[in-house]
Order: sequence, then C-alpha cells, then structure tokens
Amino acid sequence: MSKVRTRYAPSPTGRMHVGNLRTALYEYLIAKHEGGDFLLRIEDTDQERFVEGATDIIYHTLKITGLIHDEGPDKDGGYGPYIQSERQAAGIYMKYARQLIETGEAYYCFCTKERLSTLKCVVSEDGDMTDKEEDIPDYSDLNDQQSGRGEVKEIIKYDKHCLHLSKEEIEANLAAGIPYVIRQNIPTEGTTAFHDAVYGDIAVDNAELDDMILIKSDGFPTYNFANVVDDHLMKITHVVRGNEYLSSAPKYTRLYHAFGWEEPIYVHCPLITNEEHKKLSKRSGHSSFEDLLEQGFVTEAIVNFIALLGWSSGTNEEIFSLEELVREFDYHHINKSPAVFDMKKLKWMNGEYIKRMDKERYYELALPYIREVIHKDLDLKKIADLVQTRIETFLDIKDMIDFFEEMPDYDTSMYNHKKMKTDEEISLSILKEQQPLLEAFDDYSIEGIEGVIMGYIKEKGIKNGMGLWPLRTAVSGKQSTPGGAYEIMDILGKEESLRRIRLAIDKLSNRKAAYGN
RNA sequence: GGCUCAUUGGUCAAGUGGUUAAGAUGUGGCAUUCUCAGUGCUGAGACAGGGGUUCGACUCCCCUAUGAGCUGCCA
Repeated sequence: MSKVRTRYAPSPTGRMHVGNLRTALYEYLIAKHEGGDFLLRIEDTDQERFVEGATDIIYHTLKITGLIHDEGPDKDGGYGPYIQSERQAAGIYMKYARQLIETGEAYYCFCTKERLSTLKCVVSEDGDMTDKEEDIPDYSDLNDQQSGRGEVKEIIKYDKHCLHLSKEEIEANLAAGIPYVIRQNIPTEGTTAFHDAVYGDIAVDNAELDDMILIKSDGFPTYNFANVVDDHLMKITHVVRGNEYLSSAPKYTRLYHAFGWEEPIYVHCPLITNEEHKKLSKRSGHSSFEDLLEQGFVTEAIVNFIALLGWSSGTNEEIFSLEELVREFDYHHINKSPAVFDMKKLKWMNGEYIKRMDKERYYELALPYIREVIHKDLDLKKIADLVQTRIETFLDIKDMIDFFEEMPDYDTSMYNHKKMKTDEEISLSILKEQQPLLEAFDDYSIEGIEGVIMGYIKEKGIKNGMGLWPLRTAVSGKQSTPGGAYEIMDILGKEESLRRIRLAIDKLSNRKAAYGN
C-alpha cells in the first residue's frame, strides 16, 4: 500500500474556522497515524474573497497547534507549487480542462450571465418572479445568512446550450475573444456512485447533477476542479473534508473517472453546529480558532476538544495530547451526525489543561491577564498560583482577583453567615480582638498568620469558620475568593491587610451606630 | 421545491441482533474544607414515532416526522 498522504487545503479568506481546523487536525492525524505525509495547499482561486494576511493566519495556526506539515508552499516536497494561483499561472488546470474537452467530458460555454439568469430564476412565496441576481446573498459572510434562499422554489440546471455549439462556432467565439467558462459534461441519465469512509455508499442520479464550471471566465479553476486535479497530482490518498461537500462528491467522482484516475479515499466529517444546530457562524462568536484564543482558551484544549467533535476513541479517556491523538486516531470511528460545539464542555476541558499546566508555561500565559488588573506591587505569581486550579479560561482571572488591587465596596450583611455561626455583631468583636494580635507580629507568611489566628481560635474555643469568615471577608470584601484568609493576607502584606481590617471594623461600627443598637 | 445525509439523556458520545444502554460534560443532593474551586459519595436524565424482518431489535429494512447540508464563474 502506498504511503498515506493527506492535505489541508484552506482558502485564505480570514480567520481559521474551527470546522476547518478540525478538518486539518483529522488530516494530520490520519497521515501521522500511518506515518504518512501531511501537506498544506493554499486554495486561492477566488480572487475576490482573498484576504490579505489570511495565509499568515493559516501558517501561524498550524504552527501553534502542532499540525506541522511535511510539504507546502514553504516546504517543497517535489509536488509543487503548493499555491493554486501559481499552479494556475503555470497552466496546469487549463491543460487538464482541455484534455477533458478533447474527450467530450467538458465543453466551452459562452453563455452570458444574463442568459443564465433567465435559466435560473427564483419564485418567491407569493409567486413573483424575481431576478436571481438580486437575491444572491452576501457570500463573503455566508455563515450569517439565516435563510438566504428561503423562497427558492425551483432552480433549473444549466441547459447544456453551449454543448451543442459546432466546432466552427467555438473557434469563432474563441477567436473573437468572447469570455467563456469550461463546464463539466455530465450525462443526463444513469447514476453516479461513490464510497465514503464515514457515510458509506452513496448514489445520485446524474439528472440531478449540474454541469458545473471547471474553469471560470477569469481563467481560474473553481474549487471543484482544482481540488480534484491537485489531489491527484499530489498523490493524495485520503481526501478529508466537511460534510457540506458530500452533495458535490459525485461530481468529483465523475471527474476522476473522466480522467481515468483512481479515486482517493473520501472521509467526510460531520458538521459542527452551534447551539441552535445550525452551521457554526461568525455570529456565535466562537467560530474561529482566533476567537477562542481571545476568549482565554489554550491551544491544546481547543485541539483536544475539536478532535472529540465527531470522533471518539472508544475508551473512557477524553483528555488527549496531540501525540496521543496520533496514536489513537482511527478515522473509521468518525461518526456521521452533526455535533454541537458545546462551550460548557470546552471550558471544563480548558480548565483541566490549565490545572495540569506546568508552572512556567502557566505563568507565561496567565501573567498578562493578571497585570491587566493588578498594578500594585504584589507577588503576581502567588496570585497566579491561587487561581490556577480555579479558572476555566484566562478571562475568569479578572473577576477573581480584582479585590487584591482595590478593596471593593461591600455590604456588611456579608458578615452574616449561618453556617459559620457568625453575623455582623460577632464579626465586629472578633475582628476587634484579632486586630491587635495581627498588629503585634511581622511574619506575614501563610504559616505565620495561620499561627496567630489559629492560636486565637483555639484560645477562644470557637469554630474555625467563625474565626476566619469575618477575617476573609474583611480583607477581600468578597463572598468568595480564591484561597482563604491566610493566602490573601500573605499576598496583601501586613500593612494593607491591617488597613482593610480597620476599615471593616469602622464599617461594622458605623452600621451599628446607624441602627442604634 | 429537488437531492443527499442524519436522528442514543440538555450537550459530546460508547454501542454493530440477546447489555442492569458505558463514560464525559452539565445539572440536583450529601460530605469535607474559613468562602470559592477541588475531592469523595450519590440522584435525576436517552435509543424521534409507526410498521415490518427475527425466537429476539437501539442495532437490519420501509414509511413518517424532525433537523441539517447542498442546490454559486464560494470554497
């Protein structure tokens, strides 16, 4: 069996959609699981949608996720060029298109858009005929279209008008420089069948298939054509792509047959949807890898999570490093039904990764978020340690530690706590008693403070909670904090801790005065 | 509208004719801890519906329903 070769073939149109990232992941895993090669091919045949800088995003994403390609524009493996616009310039696609014309599998089409629009029309609900052109949604943001074609009742296929042009007419048109496209000639009868590794055998009536355009009037190939040609030329063994391509797969099959090429193994992946079970869109706010990074997720967790969207190891294990995924991944276990991108579970998984992260890397990632909140001269690493086991994303840090920077304005009712058997009254007297003890010593380490406070609690014979709840509340002003009173005071230091305790005493005293008891 | 695909707890999912239908996440409770988080224990929660085939169907077939994707000189 020949060496496994897979390819990731994104078009540089912006951010890296998580669906595409998962496709890249699966392609990488399939190749690496078998010791094969993973290639990168840039599909920039749509000049209108090309976005400056998008290729950099692709390179960068593959790099930081660890999906390292063996061949690509920057790594020649002998099958280049790896950028379709360059391949186009080299005349590759036109050459193969002409070959198809020779054999009658394709033909020139000189139809104008106007003529085509009379063919393809839209009948709206009320029966009005509208020009289809007007109804074409903004495809640059197709994902956000909720029902761009909701009213489409009927679309008529291309009528093969130009298939019947005589050789002379074609020559004359070409000579006259009339714009043309090259279309695939699909038989009107019979069926086309193909096999997909995930979905099994699928057959479609040829009558359903449109004569799709292979070469556009600007001379560029369409995705449909370039993909087939390049996959063959680059000896791709497993073609992995999203489920949205399943319907067009028969056309690709016809192309392979037309060329007499062997078909690759198709692996169509289930769709990734949002909570509403719709294709993940920009509106959901987390459709791209970059969105996720901005939301405080770590790359390993993202990779791990999306690997599990449509695939399962069959074991009870869910946390996998990329290396483990390479070892475990078997594309035969990819499942068919669409998967909802569940942020809740991603958050959980991200938390797991943060907890397991070694200190050095964790500090590197967390410190920037801490610096956003803390400007005082505090031990930021200690603060980071406190939240490492408590956050799910780095964005959680802010709300958790803001009280270190500035004492929040809190209500004294917070001192009422049934379980701790404490209220404002009790808290006030406890704080008043603890204050001088805390004034009188200088070792503000966790152990030092613990020694003093525990000594006090023992002496008074009260429960830990009763002795600690008022203190923690006083120094934090928060219902809940990462870590306890000792840890907080250790970070705050003697001066600030006592300042806050005095503040609390004042606050409680004033309240007492106000209520007159 | 047509075509294609899908349908196991809220979500991700295991399961390939005989199971008490895993596990995870989320969610409820209890315990522990000065709070939170964590940890431990524990609870609730699923085979879309209807017909077949079969001794037996979550598993196979058909129909229905629902959902999704495609239906572009976009990928």
